[in-house]
Amino acid sequence: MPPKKKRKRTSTRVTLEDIARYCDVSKATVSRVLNDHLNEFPVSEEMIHQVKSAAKLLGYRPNRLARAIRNQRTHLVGLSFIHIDYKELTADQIAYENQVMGQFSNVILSYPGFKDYDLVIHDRVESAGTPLKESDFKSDLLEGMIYLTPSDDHREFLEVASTEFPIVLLGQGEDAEAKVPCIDINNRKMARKATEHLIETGRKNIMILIPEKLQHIHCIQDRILGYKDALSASGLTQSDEFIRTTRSLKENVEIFFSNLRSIDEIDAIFCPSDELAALCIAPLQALGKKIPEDIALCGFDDMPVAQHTTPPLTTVRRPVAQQAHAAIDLLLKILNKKLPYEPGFHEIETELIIRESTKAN
Amino acid sequence: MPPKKKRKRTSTRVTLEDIARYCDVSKATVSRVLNDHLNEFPVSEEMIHQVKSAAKLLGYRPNRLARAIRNQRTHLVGLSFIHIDYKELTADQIAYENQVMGQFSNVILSYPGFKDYDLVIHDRVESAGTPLKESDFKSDLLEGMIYLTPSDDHREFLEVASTEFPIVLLGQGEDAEAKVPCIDINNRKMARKATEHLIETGRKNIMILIPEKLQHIHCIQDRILGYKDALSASGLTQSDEFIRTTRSLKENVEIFFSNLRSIDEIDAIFCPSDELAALCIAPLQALGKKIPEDIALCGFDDMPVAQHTTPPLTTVRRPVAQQAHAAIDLLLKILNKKLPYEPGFHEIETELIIRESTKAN
DNA sequence: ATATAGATATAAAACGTTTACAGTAATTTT
DNA sequence: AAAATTACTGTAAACGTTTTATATCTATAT
Repeated sequence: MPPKKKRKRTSTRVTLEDIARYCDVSKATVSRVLNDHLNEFPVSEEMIHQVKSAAKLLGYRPNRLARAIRNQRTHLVGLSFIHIDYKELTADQIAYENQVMGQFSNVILSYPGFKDYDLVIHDRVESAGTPLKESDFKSDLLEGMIYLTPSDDHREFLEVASTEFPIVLLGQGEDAEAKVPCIDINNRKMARKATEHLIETGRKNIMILIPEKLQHIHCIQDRILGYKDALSASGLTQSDEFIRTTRSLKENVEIFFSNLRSIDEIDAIFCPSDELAALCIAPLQALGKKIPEDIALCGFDDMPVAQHTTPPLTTVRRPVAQQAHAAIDLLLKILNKKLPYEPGFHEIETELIIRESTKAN
Repeated sequence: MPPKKKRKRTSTRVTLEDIARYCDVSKATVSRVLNDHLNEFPVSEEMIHQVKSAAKLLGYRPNRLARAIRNQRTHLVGLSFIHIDYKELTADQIAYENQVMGQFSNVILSYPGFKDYDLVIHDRVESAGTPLKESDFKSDLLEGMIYLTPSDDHREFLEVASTEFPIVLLGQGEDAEAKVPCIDINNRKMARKATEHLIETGRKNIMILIPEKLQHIHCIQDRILGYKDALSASGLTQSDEFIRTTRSLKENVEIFFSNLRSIDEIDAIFCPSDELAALCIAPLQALGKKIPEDIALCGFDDMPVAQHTTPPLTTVRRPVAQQAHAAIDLLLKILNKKLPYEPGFHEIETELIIRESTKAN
């Protein structure tokens, strides 16, 4: 036989039911008054007043979870970004990683339409071949997601996940096969432009130096292609000796340059990451190389650091704010059914910013 | 009369009930198998296998909302930080604001014990006298919160909010009246140390230059006190003329210095913020002042930029990683009842980092 | 007198879990 | 052989909402 005994409420919080009991009406009426559904379900003036003041008196606050489970809308949006190799980093290094993600969240949070939402941030610890993780779907917690800097390994995950909820991609580049909408600058075109600028200022032996942990990322791949495009178009010889990789850590960069045999051949370095470019300056100077006289240096992203180095870095501007803005705008429109959820590439225009580090001799 | 008709399910997702029906058992049994409550409620081997494979077959994923509402645990933690004056900032300026918050979130997300939680970030748009906002409580969404850089105006809010859920404070300083636990460096002591260092290197007319938007923040207040402590202890004259405020924007800093009448009197500037200190360099040099020969410059926080300026900045290290680590560790222990929730100040030791910008003549 | 419409209100179903309470059959203990 | 224990399973209550389906009353139109 089933238990017939009514169990007691254990929670102490103020609920709709408390207000209903207090006013001697039903929960339905209370809900309608408090949600202003009075057009469809008229309620008498007197009742409205009574319910509202009871709510205030009792200190009622709606429970978002209950609301979410009933309405199938959590008003939570995810921001996912890449994070690699925790185990090999010190806590301090972790802290100063991934500045970009903070920049994005600043913009998203300040976006007026976002005021009804909250942002859940999520870092993906990735390595090549990481299988889909169940938790990546966040188990119905999120209504949608902004996904930063995917690598090629994510294609499968993104395809599956994007059937569950809308995902807006940033840093995928123009990818014909992508199943999700993407917002980005044209990395390949701009990397080509940057390299061409180096060529125009008289450099002929241009190395590209890639941050190791980002080498699999889509946008970095595109930047490498842009570099190659420029060399081919100018008829300059390409050599694998000039396509190199290092970790974005002070020690590693120092070691890299002190071991670099071709150091005296090269007259320019294109670093598709300002952070790495900034780290190159000191080791190069320590080897007696003047920037830009002996070796020109060009970064990418126009991070704050690019203005503060000596000499300041030539770089390609990545309009973070504009990109984040476009991304959250698109996602919110999709969530609110103002726009369909469909793949497509939304290009953001940008520019090469020429500073001292590539000045012609 | 009430409606007696059984309504149809509208949702299409796979639930416990689906598995139960598939295996011809009760939801209770399914739940027990999937949550490994098999010690208290033994289930036959055969059934366990059946349920588990059905779950996999049907593609079941537990719904966190339902779980949360039932268990009264959301596994969501908030990170709240200050953000001021949106309306007066461009989108780009917003993006580059508040780097600290990104640093904290990096550390929190990488904290091993945090893997079962998610992080909701929340920026408080504040001005003096902002009343408590209901949304600040996040309506039962959060289990606890880490609250960065409160100003004095928050005392009331924090006292109310902290009765609802645990809050760990960062940047409050050692505040006897605080009702919530706080983790911080000793801002006053370290600001004094920094100022004393300037005095020891022969500087006598030391200005303190405060970032306008942070002037109400607790830790900045403490740093000002530390500056005054040092002056008093050394018998140097204090003048309001030497306690100045400016906005942390390039243009504002330029204007500030070009209007500064006492520019030729001062021989040192203490900026209790590296970001502002970095912005001072160019305008000072433009006025023909050499750093550190004519004017010594000292920052605070040891942000990444402090190493990249020319000359590199003397500053007080704020061990972000250590602080964030301590904060999330404490909060998680409180949430899991390993530690009581009680006020208290947890001091983090730190050090003065001497670089070129304050070298003695 | 009898539909028709509008205003006001309610009971209970759903959302998807977990668990308190209950039961039954097989096995062991007394 | 009765009693107690063990092994397994089930029912429905609870979490706090929103909404569907229904009901009642009053006023107006046929």
